[in-house]
Amino acid sequence: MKSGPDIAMVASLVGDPARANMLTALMNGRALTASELAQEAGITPQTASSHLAKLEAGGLIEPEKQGRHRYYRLTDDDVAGVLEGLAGLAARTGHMRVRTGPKDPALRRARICYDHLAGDLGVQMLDSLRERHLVKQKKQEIELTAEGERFLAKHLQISPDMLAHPRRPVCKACLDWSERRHHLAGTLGAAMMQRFAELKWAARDPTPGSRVVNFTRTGEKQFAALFGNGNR
Amino acid sequence: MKSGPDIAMVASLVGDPARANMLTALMNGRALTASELAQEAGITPQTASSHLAKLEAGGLIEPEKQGRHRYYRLTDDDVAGVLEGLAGLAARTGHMRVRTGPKDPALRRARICYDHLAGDLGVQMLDSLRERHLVKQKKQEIELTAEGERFLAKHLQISPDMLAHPRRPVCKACLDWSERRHHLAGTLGAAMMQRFAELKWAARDPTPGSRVVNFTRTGEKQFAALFGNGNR
DNA sequence: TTCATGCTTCGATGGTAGCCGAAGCATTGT
DNA sequence: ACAATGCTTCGGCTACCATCGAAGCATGAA
Repeated sequence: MKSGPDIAMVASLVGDPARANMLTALMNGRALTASELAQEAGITPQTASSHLAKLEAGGLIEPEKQGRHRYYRLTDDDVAGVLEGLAGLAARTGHMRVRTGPKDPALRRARICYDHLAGDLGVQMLDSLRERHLVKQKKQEIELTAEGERFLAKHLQISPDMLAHPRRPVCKACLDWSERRHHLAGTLGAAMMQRFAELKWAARDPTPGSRVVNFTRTGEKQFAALFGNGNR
Repeated sequence: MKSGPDIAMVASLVGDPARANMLTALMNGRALTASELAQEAGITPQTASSHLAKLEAGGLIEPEKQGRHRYYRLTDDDVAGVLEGLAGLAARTGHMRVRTGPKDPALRRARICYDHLAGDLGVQMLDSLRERHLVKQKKQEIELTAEGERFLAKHLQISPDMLAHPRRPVCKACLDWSERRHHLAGTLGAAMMQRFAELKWAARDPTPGSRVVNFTRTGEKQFAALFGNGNR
């Protein structure tokens, strides 16, 4: 008797308060771990696991494994758009919910992730590379373009043959824990970080065990000139 | 800990299959009675009543009383937009649902509603008047403009003083059961129907009890010339 | 290897909400 | 005034599903 998309199926996924809280937490575009989402929703990890499995089956979120963590993000901005729409409908009948912020701003701004740059600046760099078509990203896969090679040679004196490695990719997307978006890993990510250090643009914080990366004044300027918002 | 719109509240409304079927049935912009919606959802009237009350409380639908019927429509196209979005999300994960049509085409085309014209032509007439700014409609309220008065005097020899009545409005929106959209009621609606009969444009079907209105060939032409799609 | 952490599966429980029968109001027609 | 229709309210039943404790895997660290 009926045909057409089954909206009840997907709406009921959003209809549960716990799942709705998770989805709302993911609305900023960042990825969150299962535990974080559980906390966000105020439920135990096992319950959260069940919810996350359903959301994934419904195509609303996508998982990304990272070590023993499992990061989840909204599948795409179509999903975000629908959630936004639902929020709009809810708002006008008068039903409301903000988030709080963490700590250590320096660490969130720039830090070492193994051997490459992470944090706000790391994410910003990859964003810039991607939007200027110096790299092409499909999901997890990142590839350096011909323009990208020229750019690296010209501005950072990095040549393709410096990046070759038997068991490590040149480019790789790495999920950033503070920004919860991707930054650039792989041999290129490492080479660029190394170059930043050689050029005295940035240096790892001397405090033992610290992962903070401190940019110099000139380094900050140069970095912004190459990867700042102005170039986007 | 949380603030912002409570999307779960509204999503759960759509999340129930019965309610989702009702909402989907309303997606074509028409209004449907409670019983029809019950049938559409495959549930009894009492259950439907409960669902409709919830949808109304959630601001997704709005009722309109018409005699002993109670017509429901979607509140606005924001609601329709969100439903559309949900359908999009559902479609791409592969979950599907069409509607069937009723009977008696003559009755659906033109009929008497108390003393004024209803059916396809009735709705078409009000649409035309509204779009040419001969009347102004806000929700249920309809008002005749100065242009409208000139139009009526010129083409139908109807003057404002003919329309005055102590206990009845000049213009009124009346919900059409076949088109499920508004047609024109009130003293103006009655006067226009009367004029159509006097001009031999149309006459009530002679069959006892029939509400069908038959248009003559010339009447059809004249009507189309005044209120046809060409004027929109 | 052993331990710790993060996540998932299983099983049992409980609350919630959809559902319908019966009865009650409202409106219309005769 | 009476009957018929359309809708709503009430009460009780049932089924589903969110929730959590406990145990099982997987990954990474020591």
